[in-house]
Amino acid sequence: MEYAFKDIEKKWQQFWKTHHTYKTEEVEGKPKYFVLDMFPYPSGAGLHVGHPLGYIASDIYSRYKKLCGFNVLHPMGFDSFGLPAEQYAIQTGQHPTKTTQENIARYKEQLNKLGFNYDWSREVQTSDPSYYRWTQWIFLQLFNSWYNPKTNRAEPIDSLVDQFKLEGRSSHGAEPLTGDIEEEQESFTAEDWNRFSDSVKQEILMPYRLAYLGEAFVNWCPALGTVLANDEVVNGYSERGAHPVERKLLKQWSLRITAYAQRLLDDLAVLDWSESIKETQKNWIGRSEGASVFFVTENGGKTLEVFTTRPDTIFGVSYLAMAPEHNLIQELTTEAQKADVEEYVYRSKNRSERERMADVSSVSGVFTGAYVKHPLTQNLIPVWVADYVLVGYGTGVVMAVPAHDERDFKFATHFEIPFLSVIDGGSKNQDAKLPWTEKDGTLVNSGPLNGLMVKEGISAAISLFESNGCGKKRINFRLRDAVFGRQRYWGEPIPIYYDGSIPKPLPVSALPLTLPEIDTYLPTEQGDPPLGRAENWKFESHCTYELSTMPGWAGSSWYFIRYVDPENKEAFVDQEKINYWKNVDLYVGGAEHATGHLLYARFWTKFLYDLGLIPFNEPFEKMINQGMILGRSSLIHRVKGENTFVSKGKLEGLDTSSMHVDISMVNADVLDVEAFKKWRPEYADATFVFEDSGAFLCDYEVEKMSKSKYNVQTPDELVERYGADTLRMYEMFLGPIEQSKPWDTQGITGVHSFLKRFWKLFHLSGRFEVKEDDPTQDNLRTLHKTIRKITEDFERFSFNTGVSTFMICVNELMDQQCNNRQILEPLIVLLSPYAPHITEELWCKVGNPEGSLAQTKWPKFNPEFLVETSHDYPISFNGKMRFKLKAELSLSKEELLQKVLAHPETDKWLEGKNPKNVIIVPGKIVNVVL
RNA sequence: GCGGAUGUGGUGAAAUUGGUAGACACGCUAGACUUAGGAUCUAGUGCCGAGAGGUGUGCGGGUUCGAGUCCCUCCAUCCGCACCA
Repeated sequence: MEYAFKDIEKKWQQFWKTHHTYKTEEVEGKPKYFVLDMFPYPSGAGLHVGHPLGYIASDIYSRYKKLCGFNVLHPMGFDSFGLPAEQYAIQTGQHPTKTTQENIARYKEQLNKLGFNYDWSREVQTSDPSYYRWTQWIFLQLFNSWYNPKTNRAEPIDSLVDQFKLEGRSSHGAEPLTGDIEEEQESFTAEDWNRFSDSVKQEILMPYRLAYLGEAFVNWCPALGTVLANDEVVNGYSERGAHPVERKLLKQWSLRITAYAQRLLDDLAVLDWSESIKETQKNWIGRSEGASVFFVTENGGKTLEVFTTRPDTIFGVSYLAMAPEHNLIQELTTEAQKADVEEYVYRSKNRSERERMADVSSVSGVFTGAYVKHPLTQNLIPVWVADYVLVGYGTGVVMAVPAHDERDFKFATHFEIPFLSVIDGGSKNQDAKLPWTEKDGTLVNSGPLNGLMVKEGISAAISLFESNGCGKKRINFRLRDAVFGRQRYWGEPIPIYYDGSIPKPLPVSALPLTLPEIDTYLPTEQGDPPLGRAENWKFESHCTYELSTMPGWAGSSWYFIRYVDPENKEAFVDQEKINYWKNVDLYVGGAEHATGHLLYARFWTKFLYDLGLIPFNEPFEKMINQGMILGRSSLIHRVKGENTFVSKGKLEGLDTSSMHVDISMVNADVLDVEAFKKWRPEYADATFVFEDSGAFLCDYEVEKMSKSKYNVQTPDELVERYGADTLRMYEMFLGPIEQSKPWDTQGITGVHSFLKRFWKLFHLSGRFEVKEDDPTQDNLRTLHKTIRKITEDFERFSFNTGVSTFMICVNELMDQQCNNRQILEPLIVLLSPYAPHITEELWCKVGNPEGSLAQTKWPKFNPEFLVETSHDYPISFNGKMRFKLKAELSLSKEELLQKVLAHPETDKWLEGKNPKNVIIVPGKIVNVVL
């Protein structure tokens, strides 16, 4: 009887749907397990074989956890706001909702064909107003909160207002604004506060809010007509579309993720994530310890704050350098230098980011004519503008110590600025040329710091600054606040309206603020975002709304929470439900979101936790990053300048070039020449040089899947040909889940014939039959060996060895001609996470109620069946295995030794010598040392 | 430059605690069957060698009775960050 996978898979997919087999509900007292797949963006191209790799793994794992008695939450949904749908809308005039819905339908169809056990009743879509209402609600919570550095958590802004009412604000720097660049804040008393008008109060509060409107240098992408967050810019180009990006000073909505920098860094330690992602996040957060030093201008008018990690070198400062974008440059520059400075600033600002980065070696800068006083010696120090100083890091001003910094050294040498060495590197420094950049040596030429080692010098310098009031210890982060406004249409409207010029939050009762209909999805003539086109789109019919929308990562920062309670109309999530499901136990997805989504989701989680809205502080406990599946392209060789194609083996002596051909015309590297001739008209009368065998062989190359390389393999055609169970197992069989690997369909037949053999075990006589007799010891050993191994492989997420184990098991049972119910029934359960359709079918056939497989229990491993009484000892001489010797495990070491020495092969390998030593590891090996 | 990951047959890979390297599968070779299917079954297949045997996990060294696995040096590939003060 044939393994009719098509009928079987169709039947069970239909069954699961109509019987809601995978619907999940909270069950008091039953342990929960939350498995999450990364939120897909439903692109128009549909899925290729690389996408489902992670989905298959998480599906297999959640089915396993269910069988182990866990209440498993395994939802799916769509991150449906985003640029491609909007770009398509601009081109075609179609509303993005329409294309988005079509794409989602296609995705769901493809996913369902693979037999995933998603609870679709929990599906969420970020572009659905019933969802983004709560994204907007969270934005309002951010707007209405500040980060209290004393309690080290977010609090309602009211607690800050109360503080101002009682104490006013003292003026020591900008303590409350944690993380990002600190700005001098003016002091006021409690009385002042109470006298301030609403607009003044709002202006004071704005920079404290975790969602705030502030002026900052942002990444402006003219081609996309919007600002972008740092993680959306790669090497000066937009991540989506690869358009150039420039820095621009703009008023923008931002989220104060920097307030969480330290916690985001610290809590990485407890996460079960890959080292590389943790490392990437650490780099991105970029914590460095050092000091702020204040340099006052010659005339005492202005203070420049500098961040340094080497306060010990303070006596070696020979100039200050400011970023060309720094806003004090104009004020500092003297008349005489004005023209030069303006020219330089203009030039650097107009150099693209990319140019500036590519050109690291050349030195450029200009003197402002201004001097600042050294805070300790009062010596005058020149202030320069230099484009090696970045406006986005630290304060945008550097204290240059040429003797002990590579870049400062280059700069000072180039402009002939005199400098002083303040560290004696000791013997190591004897022949070493400057700069001496090691954090090692003794301080010299440094007044009170003389004689200290670098490490001591750092803390001594900080104490010195603090007692002189010219500096303080400071921890600096590379992480910047996240720009949150996008001048685009297809995103969540930001729930803010303007009362005159004061931005105010919408009342919760006004949510959701839905996207208005507009005539075309382009900016207005005045340069306003597309939402500016909406007619009569006003709050309470007279206040204008904010025209920016939220970025793509807004909805994906909390979607996992909504899965817990997707229909809730009263709250973003029900407290009881979130207390039951808590955070995600296993998150499966690509590693490409390390600095974007994964950081933002952690940030929002910590924020919601601070407000007491969720009971956990990290969203994703364990994460697995599936590797990329690479395409296997087929290439054929063509004689240069001729319409002649040459098979791989006949290339010698010919001048050829290679070209990609569509992989659908190639099977096992053999080209279907007739299909190729029909591919393009110009190939119809081409000549071909074949192998002697008569076949035409192609070359291959492993590279990313892409349309232009004709190497895209969709799951659909493989499901059609081999079935979903085969595809699921084959994708797992390819190798470890985290590894990137080439896609090669040749191997899929091995997995497919495994499933056929498995099916055949139940049809040994040609028709369905399972025996009720007692199984043999061999049968039982095979089964229990398999139970143990499969269970172990699950625990370490080793799905490829899992598939091998099933193959070995079926090979053995086939040899044993075993079709006993007591063996096959547990085997069905073991295989069911991997191949859910064939196992449902067989589960029924052996006499179980339809659909009860999902309710059954994971088979129990019984070690008794694996007890061995003898062992086939490998006998090694000097570590090399020479022969095997079967021996009873009950033998003592001494008896075993005698047995080895008595063995005829032993003499040959002893070569007449006496063994120096014999290592005997009972149950493992014997090693004779000569 | 800094950090991370990975290097094992013709190919994808396995070896979980230092104990028989290459399981399992593809491919290939030979054979069987046949209603010729992209089917099924049997045997073989790391490399060198006729064989005995030698040799073999990126290179070189070390620890050990024993190293793919532990330590050191170097090399290659991929990924992240990068004028970060």
